[in-house]
Amino acid sequence: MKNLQIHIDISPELYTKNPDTSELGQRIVSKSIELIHEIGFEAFTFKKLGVLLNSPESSIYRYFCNKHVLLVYLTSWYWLWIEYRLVFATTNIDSAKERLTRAIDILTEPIPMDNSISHINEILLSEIIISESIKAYHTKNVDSDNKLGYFKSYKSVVQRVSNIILEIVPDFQFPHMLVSTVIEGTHQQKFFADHLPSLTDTIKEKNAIPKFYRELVLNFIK
Amino acid sequence: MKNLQIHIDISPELYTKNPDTSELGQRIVSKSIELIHEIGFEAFTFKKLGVLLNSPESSIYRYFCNKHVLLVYLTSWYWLWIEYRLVFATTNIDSAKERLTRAIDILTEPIPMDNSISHINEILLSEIIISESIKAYHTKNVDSDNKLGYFKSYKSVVQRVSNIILEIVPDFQFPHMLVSTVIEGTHQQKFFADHLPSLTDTIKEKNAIPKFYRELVLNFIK
Amino acid sequence: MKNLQIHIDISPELYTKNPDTSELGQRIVSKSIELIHEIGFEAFTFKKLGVLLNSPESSIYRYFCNKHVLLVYLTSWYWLWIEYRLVFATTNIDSAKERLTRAIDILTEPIPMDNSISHINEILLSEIIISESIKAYHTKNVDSDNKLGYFKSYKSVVQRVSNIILEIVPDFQFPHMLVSTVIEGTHQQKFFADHLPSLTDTIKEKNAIPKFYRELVLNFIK
Amino acid sequence: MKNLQIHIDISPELYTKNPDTSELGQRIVSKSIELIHEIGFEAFTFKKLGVLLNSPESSIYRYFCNKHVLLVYLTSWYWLWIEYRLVFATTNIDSAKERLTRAIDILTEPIPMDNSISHINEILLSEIIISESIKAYHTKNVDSDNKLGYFKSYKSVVQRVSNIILEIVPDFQFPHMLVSTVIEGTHQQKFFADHLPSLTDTIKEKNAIPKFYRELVLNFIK
DNA sequence: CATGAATGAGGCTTCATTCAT
DNA sequence: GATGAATGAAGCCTCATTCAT
Repeated sequence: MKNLQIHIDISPELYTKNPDTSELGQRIVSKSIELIHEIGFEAFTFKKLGVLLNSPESSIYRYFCNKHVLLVYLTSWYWLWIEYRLVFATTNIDSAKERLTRAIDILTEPIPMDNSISHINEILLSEIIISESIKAYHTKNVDSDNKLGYFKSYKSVVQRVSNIILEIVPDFQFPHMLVSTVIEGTHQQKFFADHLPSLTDTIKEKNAIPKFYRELVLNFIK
Repeated sequence: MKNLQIHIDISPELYTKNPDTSELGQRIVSKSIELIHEIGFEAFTFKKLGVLLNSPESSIYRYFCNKHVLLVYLTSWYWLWIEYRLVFATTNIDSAKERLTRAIDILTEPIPMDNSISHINEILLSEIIISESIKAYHTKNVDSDNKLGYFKSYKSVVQRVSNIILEIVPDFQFPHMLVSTVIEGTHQQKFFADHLPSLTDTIKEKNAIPKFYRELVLNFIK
Repeated sequence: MKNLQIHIDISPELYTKNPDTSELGQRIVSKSIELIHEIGFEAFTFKKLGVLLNSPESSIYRYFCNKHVLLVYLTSWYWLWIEYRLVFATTNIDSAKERLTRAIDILTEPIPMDNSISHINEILLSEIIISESIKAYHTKNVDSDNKLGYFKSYKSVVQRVSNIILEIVPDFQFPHMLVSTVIEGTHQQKFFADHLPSLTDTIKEKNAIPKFYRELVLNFIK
Repeated sequence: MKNLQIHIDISPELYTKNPDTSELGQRIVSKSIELIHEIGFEAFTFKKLGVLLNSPESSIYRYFCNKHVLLVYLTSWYWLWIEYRLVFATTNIDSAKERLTRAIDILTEPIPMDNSISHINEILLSEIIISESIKAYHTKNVDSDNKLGYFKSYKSVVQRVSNIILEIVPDFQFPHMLVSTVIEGTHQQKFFADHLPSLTDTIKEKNAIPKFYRELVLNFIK
């Protein structure tokens, strides 16, 4: 796969100037992941990012109109990447149940180390998604952001997995709820595992989270 | 029940001066709920609360050392209140399964209108919990906050319901994960229902959320 | 008149906290006049004023929510002061014509040196009014500012002089236009005299401006 | 008049590169009028103009070294155009009084709709002159700007009308004051009519402003 | 105990401009 | 001749907090 270039295209609402088109742009994206991961989104500012990049804040504003849009850009990137992996993992598989299992695995298992595209560290990014992505939509502007298409790629992933469920149980009432519960639940359980272990059961078993959600889904739609 | 005074005691780490002991304190709590509900926790400041209360910010600092602690206080109050309702709803019921169903109902159904204690508007508070509580623990200080016991009452609710599950299925591997998935999932599905409906399935049926989580749990532990 | 305390009350819309109630507040007003006079309103910032006062910008914000409101405060002060002088100069004078002449003199003649109230330098202030007051209302927010009563005291001066004119010529069609033309014209002619002398005729005669406007009015209403 | 090309030549101090010599240049002038009219001169920036033109700010800098010079360019254009109309309206008229009346009309009456030269919307431009031109000279740099000849065309209009007055009353003391009072007064009364009506008397009569200033002048020099 | 006054630090953003291509 | 990329400086404002009374 070495020579297979995967390129993730983010929709233009999510940047002022496409960061992919310049070296500075790519460094902004890549370093912002590191910085948000390190200090958290609250404490993250364009000023601090500028220091890290050796560039003034104003240069960052050429690419992203504010830090919130940058976070949405990153989550969007993440979900497009997940969707790419979903498509790749389920293509040419006849059994819908098998496709569903593979999909759940992708949604719940830790990010593999060796899949890196370009300048983006997917491991760090996925940890940001776990702890910060909720801030991308849990705001007073959700509705207008949503209208602008900020969450398209997330919804697309949910829709894709829901469709597999509906192939298996065509009259299932709650496909989207089930998928979004799995996705958001996974994130939170990972966070609980690290910080509030009495809200979870991960100590007993290493791969508890994927196992739990796999069983949860299969028990439900069976 | 008129003469049955329920009093919710918040642990002293969560305030500098107990807001229950003065009129100003109670107004701080009650008006902060209204204000956070209205403008969101991000935009909420002690200055704005002070304007609403006709009191200077400095007076609020006598009660809560910062706005984050105030949010934790509110969530703590909320979970103690939920626990009280859980206890009340499950007491004297022999069947563990029945107790579980009632517990899930309390965790997933909308807040009843007529349960108001004193100066706290539980409806507004529950909406804050849905949209903002995650910010109470999703911070870079979770671990130290956790050590200070900030999340005791939430954990206690999870533990209590987990215990019911373990009564039914003593060797169940994931009681805490299941309960916290239900609780957090409920919050998020409510938020999705209002703002990102394509991530949920609530349009088709009015009481979709309680029904979904009830079935989810019962299918799993059966 | 030494022991006669004149106090000018500015309406509360024009400040966040009344600058008359503290020493810092009075120094803000007094030094802002000096600074605007020196560097012009465009270049004037709360930061620079803070340096002059040895106080941080944030302290100034406690009194005035922005520099525009401060300018409106100053113009309001100026017109209330002019109105006080108008009332004082015309009281107990029977002849309306005589009252009109005195009023025009107050509107057109240079500010006398010896009338200082408290901490405000009226000479400097009047020069600010000449060169900057137009910026107080020539903005995209005139209409909302006007609704908030920002220009009440200016309008009141115009009304008062218009009334004298109507006493003399009851059916005069343009009293307000005439008065506002005199006031604004005076300001501009003073500015032209200093900077664009070919737009005026002040070189030939020292007191050209008052003389010109006195004749202009008397010729018109005669 | 179709084949009569009127061309207004702006003096070279007012541009870096003559905007008349290229399509971009003409679009800069024409769109800047629209944009200043829409958002006001304060809020107007080369960046925003660039967006409107689909050209980078740097391209605008080739023509005008800053937004202030652009405003002076526009006012200069306006006064040359007024002067052209003055000359046209008064040529071949023997009576000085008649010429004066016609001149005052041009200075005070609304811009006719059908006089458009090339790419410039004179209606919008005249509204900019009313509300913003004062900012062209009311700055801390008036004196140096004046030395650079920035206000030549305005002064030339004032001089031309003053000369007519002096033809009628050769020893009149205040011809320039009178003319500049009429011009600036007209602008302000139009502004007051729209925004601060209690400073004017335009509600009573439609054509109050031209009528008022015509009478003002004729009463004075008679 | 409650309050009014004051403040330092820093967030977010825009400006006006330059430079290399 | 036009443009795209980048930038330093500064503006405006709010936050969270402290201190003296």
